Amino acid sequence: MTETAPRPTLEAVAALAGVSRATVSRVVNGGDGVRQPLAERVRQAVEELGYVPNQAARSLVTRRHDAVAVVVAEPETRVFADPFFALQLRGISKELTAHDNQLVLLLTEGREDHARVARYLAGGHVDGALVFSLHLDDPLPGLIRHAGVPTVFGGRPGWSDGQDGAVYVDSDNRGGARQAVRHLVGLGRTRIAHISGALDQTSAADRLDGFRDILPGADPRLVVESDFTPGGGERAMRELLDRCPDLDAVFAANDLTASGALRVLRERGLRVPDDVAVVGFDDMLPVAEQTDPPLTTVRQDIEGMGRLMARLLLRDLDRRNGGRTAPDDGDTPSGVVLPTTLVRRASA
Amino acid sequence: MTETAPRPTLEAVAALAGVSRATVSRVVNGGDGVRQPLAERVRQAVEELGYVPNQAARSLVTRRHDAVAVVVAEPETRVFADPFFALQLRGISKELTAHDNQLVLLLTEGREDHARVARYLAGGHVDGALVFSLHLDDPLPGLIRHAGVPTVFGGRPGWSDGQDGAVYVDSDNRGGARQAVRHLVGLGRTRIAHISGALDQTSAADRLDGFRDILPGADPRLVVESDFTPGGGERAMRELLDRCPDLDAVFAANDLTASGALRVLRERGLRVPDDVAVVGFDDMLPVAEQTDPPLTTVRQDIEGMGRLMARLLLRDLDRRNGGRTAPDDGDTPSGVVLPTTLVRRASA
DNA sequence: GTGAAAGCGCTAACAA
DNA sequence: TTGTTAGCGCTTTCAC
Repeated sequence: MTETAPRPTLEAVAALAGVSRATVSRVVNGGDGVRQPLAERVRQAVEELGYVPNQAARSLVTRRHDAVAVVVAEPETRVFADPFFALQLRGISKELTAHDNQLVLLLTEGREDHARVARYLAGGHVDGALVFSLHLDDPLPGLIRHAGVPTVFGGRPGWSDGQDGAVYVDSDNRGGARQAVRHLVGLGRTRIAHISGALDQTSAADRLDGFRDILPGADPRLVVESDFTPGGGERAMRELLDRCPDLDAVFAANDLTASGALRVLRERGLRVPDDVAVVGFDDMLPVAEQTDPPLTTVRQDIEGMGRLMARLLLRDLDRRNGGRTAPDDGDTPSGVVLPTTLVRRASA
Repeated sequence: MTETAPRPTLEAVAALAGVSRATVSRVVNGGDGVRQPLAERVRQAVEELGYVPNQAARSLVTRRHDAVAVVVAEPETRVFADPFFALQLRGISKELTAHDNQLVLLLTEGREDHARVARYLAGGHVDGALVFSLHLDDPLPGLIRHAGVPTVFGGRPGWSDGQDGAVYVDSDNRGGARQAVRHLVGLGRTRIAHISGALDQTSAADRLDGFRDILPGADPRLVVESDFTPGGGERAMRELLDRCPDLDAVFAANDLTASGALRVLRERGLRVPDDVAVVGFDDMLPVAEQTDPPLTTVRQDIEGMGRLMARLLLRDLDRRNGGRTAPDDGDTPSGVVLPTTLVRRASA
């Protein structure tokens, strides 16, 4: 198309307004300590020239970028099969936008990407990072901490080494599971099964723990590990029915799993909830509302988690940047856990 | 945590290697015209110091950022309810990563965000933009073109003004619709209905056009506009059945819509495909494979679209940047349309 | 092939 | 309150 028009500089604005560059700079950055009329003249010049500050030049001196990286470490396609991640991203985006920060998205598919991400983070392109690391053995969190970038994790990180003070935001997976199971118990169910998620993810492990909190003496055959997918839910449900034909309730690790379980129950001629009550987790609307029957499930505020992650990170960045608070006043929570609520529909 | 360690500069590397900054710069950027032994010495110094170039300083002089914005203009939550967008993002990310470009994600929720996005794009923070603008009346594409940033659109833009040479990547919505309807015709169906998507989106309009290509004389009562959602599909299906109880096939604008339609058909005691054959669009696996019966549908390569968008943009950027090709050799396609394929399952 | 020097556009002391 | 000045870390002519 047309030649890229050379963008006006501070210099140009200063010339037009008849002031020094410093003054223009002051006005552009909030305008403290510049007398009204002068400031007004500058603003008009800015307007007239369509001046937009050059971020690179600014970053060079301030060492700030007003940009945050969002790192999604997920080798599996699965993240993309459910809206979970997208919702979280949305929450993050809203919060960052509200504070004039940009969102740099770093998707990783495997080991080879880790080095790239680590390099990028260490390269000081962004002020901080929001990291989703869902697996226990993921080396990425370690690399990132090593890179020395302020970071907030999404979901409780499952490190074997000391989880010393890593900041994270998570849903109350354990508490939510307890709510679900307690509900089933309240319904009078006595043979309650659990289809867990992949246990190398803390969310799955925590939900299983919640299940056990309420039913410490549960028949071990009533628990089967699955993988958070509908297909996995089907397989698990079949196995459970083969092992314990007398079960009268199922708590599934998420809604997708529950939908698979429902299909198998119907296929076997079992009525839900009459014969078997089913509770899911997530309250993923497109799923939970569309199953037959609609799913009773545990709702978590996914978008809220994203927003909170961003908020915690920005707060931390502010503080480091000559914030008014003491350098480290200890009020940085190392983990924030958001509450869940049980949503009753027809399946239990 | 610890004080941010001051990162080594070119200067430091130069000193350690006993050469000038210029030489280090040359080595770091490909190393043309530097003698082997010297280059090796520099590389060792880089390694030893853990030197990473300061991107801000570099951008300041090169006016390149190696970053691309992805703008998602979608006021509705709907984008997030299906994996469509996530898959496309994934394709984009892969391609950008392969070319050492960063992905800056710009999500917009409404009018007020438009100005922000336009400002950001005009601010020269990124080298180009990939824009998803799904609605006919969306003002964003105009703003963006005005910002003068190289741009590739996702989906055929639906401007009323001249679509002069806007580069875009789209699926062959019209052709795919034809495949679907032709398939139903081939099945011997004679009363074929269409549940369209929201017609202010080009994809919906194009699919309807494809339907009409094959059935130019279709009973107008057999076409009803919907909104790409399962709930919308249910409502549309009910209306269709009320209007034309004798219909024997439905082509739904996407899989989500089809899933809603299937539910209504079952509820009305109609067998699929015996009484009514159903075809969807997208081949969104978590949906298409899990419906009862599994959905015959039109597959589009969503990730491929994303990848192609990124590739076209990067190619354009390269060319502008002293590329070896002539300034504008006219081989920039203004629209690239990817083929679709019919996937047969049980529903038709 | 290598080095010296001049900026890229901006902010932040410091003076005035 | 405003202006002057010195860089931020890098690339890139231009001499050597």
